[in-house]
Amino acid sequence: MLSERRLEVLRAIVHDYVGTEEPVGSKALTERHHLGVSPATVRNDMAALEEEGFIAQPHTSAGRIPTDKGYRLFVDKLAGVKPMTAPERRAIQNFLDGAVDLDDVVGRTVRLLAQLTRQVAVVQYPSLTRSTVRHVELLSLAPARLMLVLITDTGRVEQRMIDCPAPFGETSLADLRARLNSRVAGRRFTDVPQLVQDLTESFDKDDQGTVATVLSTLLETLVEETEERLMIGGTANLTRFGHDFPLTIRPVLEALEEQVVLLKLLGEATDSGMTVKIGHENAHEGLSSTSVVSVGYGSGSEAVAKLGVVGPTRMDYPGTMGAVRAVARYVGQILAES
Amino acid sequence: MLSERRLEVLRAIVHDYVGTEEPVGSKALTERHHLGVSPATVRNDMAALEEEGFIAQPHTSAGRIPTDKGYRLFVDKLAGVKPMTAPERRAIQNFLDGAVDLDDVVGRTVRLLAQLTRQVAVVQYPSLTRSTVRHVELLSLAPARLMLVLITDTGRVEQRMIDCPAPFGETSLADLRARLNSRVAGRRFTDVPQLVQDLTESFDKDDQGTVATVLSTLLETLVEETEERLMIGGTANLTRFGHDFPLTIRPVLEALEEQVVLLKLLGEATDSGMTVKIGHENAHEGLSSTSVVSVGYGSGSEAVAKLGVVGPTRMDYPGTMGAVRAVARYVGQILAES
DNA sequence: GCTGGCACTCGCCGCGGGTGAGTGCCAGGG
DNA sequence: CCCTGGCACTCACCCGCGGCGAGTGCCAGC
Repeated sequence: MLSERRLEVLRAIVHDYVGTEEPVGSKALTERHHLGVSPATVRNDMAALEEEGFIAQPHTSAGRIPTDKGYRLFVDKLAGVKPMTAPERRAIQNFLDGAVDLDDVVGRTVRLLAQLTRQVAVVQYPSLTRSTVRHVELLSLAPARLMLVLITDTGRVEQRMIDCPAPFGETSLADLRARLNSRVAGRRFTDVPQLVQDLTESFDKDDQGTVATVLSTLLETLVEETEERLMIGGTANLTRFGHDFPLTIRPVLEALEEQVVLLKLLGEATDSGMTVKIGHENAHEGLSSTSVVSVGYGSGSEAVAKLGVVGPTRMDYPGTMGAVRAVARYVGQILAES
Repeated sequence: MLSERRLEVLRAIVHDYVGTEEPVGSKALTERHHLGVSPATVRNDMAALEEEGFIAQPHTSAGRIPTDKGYRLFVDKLAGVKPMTAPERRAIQNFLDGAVDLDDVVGRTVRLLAQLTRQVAVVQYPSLTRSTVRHVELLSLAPARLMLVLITDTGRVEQRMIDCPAPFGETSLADLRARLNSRVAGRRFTDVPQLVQDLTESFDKDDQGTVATVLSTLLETLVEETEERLMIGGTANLTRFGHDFPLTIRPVLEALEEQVVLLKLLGEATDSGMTVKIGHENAHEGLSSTSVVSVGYGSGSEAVAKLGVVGPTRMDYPGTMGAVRAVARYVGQILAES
């Protein structure tokens, strides 16, 4: 096991490297942090830390930089979450409070998070999986053409066009609308299939085809929309990545455009609490030099979606984690209110 | 006026520079293009072109590169639009045909355009300004809470929550819904304010407050949604920008995140036909080393929105213009069908 | 187990010469 | 009058070199 001081040395190395972006040597360390020991001692500690794989030297006779494993230890054992200051918290709230609809909430959240962390922000739209149906509406656009509108408790609205196999009267429509809503309103998405199972049979033979089409479209929408959408922002911050960056930045931009990749990325985060994925811990290889800090957020006690930031492994973990947590909390509040 | 051959020299310079990304000299030019004259002659022509500001040398005793003015002349006089090949056209159509809804159409268009041009693609959602109302729906969510859903002929759906000043009965609701639709369905957005002007008065005193609220929300939505949304993609292509790129890429990424900037950018394009903005011709200074090729597209004969690509001034203009035009054409078709 | 001392490594920086692509100019020829 | 070949000149780029200094590992001593 590593001694207390060696952990302290690791912490100091991470701190300095994050700040300066340059390999940090033993002398500089003792000067900037009052460790109470000489450079030579620190050198021994560094040798030990390197032996264990927590730090590495880019080339012989250079300072050390933390490895992914080193950051992992730092995040798990050495770093706390730096809480936001009161003014910062107020600013967050003010910024989010003006939002007028869901798109706006998500948009503001992305911008805010990108600005606070100076990194790339990713915000998932509130998931439909755990959501409930607020209302289902059916509109007749033409004799044999309907529009299905699905409204969720998170304020999301989805619509689908439906071409009916046969004309469908206004009374039948009103009937279907009423029955559908009495069954599914307020219920969870996952329960809907069961709830509407036998609805078709109770209609006139003439209308059964249309009813079946409507129902299957509804179920389809539920499934389709469980594949989440998301919004990203702050990509300009990628330019602060490092010196070597054409090589670094390209795969990251590519990964960010693959919504599937990002969703998986966020999806891997544990449901509650914050998740930090460091470097190669990320499944996607384009992101092997980035870290992802993510957390769930939600309107109630349950998380309905996730948000997070993507930045270089060399990032200010405590600060980033603090910002992510604070933003998630306030977004949750906003959603709960609306 | 510039002689025919000098224009040919300029064309050759643009062609080679776009291909190689390196200043092009007189000898190389005569070798690659059979101009029928010697390097010395070309040098004289080059001197003249430089005199007029169409080309420049990065430093003495280096080859020439085109200036913005040079590209402008090239685009206006020397370059045609390179039409897509038949297989390419088929691929475009196939790629777009599978789209299920408006978001999907726009999403696919962005990806397609980015891939075809290997540059950053920007697609504006079909504008509501020129659109007509297909249907307005009112749903009662709670005794004093309504939801307004607006459906446009381009398949876009917008919703707004409305808190009523007083409870509003189902019959009144149905009444309002019917009267509203009979007045505005099929009409242009711009005509709506006039059409609903006197609607409030025809209702019971008790309901007038709510009706007024609904109407003002509707008008608000029309106005708000005239501010367009857009989608961008292919940002990873920015890495192919050039060598010096931390400096170049950063302001571009920033500009791309400012939707307002992009909208203005596309907005400046003339209504019909293709617009090419080169380098400093772009109002936004972050984009002073990029060119924007944009064109309107629409479901009918009228353009309802715009799309385009953003790339380095050193781009393949004929090819890019061809791709942009082709994609716009097909998107228009798709929208017209749905 | 910490410390100071010491020899060593090696990336970074600035210097200097050689190379070659490219230029401008000029005199001569169709 | 315009094009051409020739010629001297410029200057960015490449490469090798040596000095510098931060940083290291090791070791003997307290």
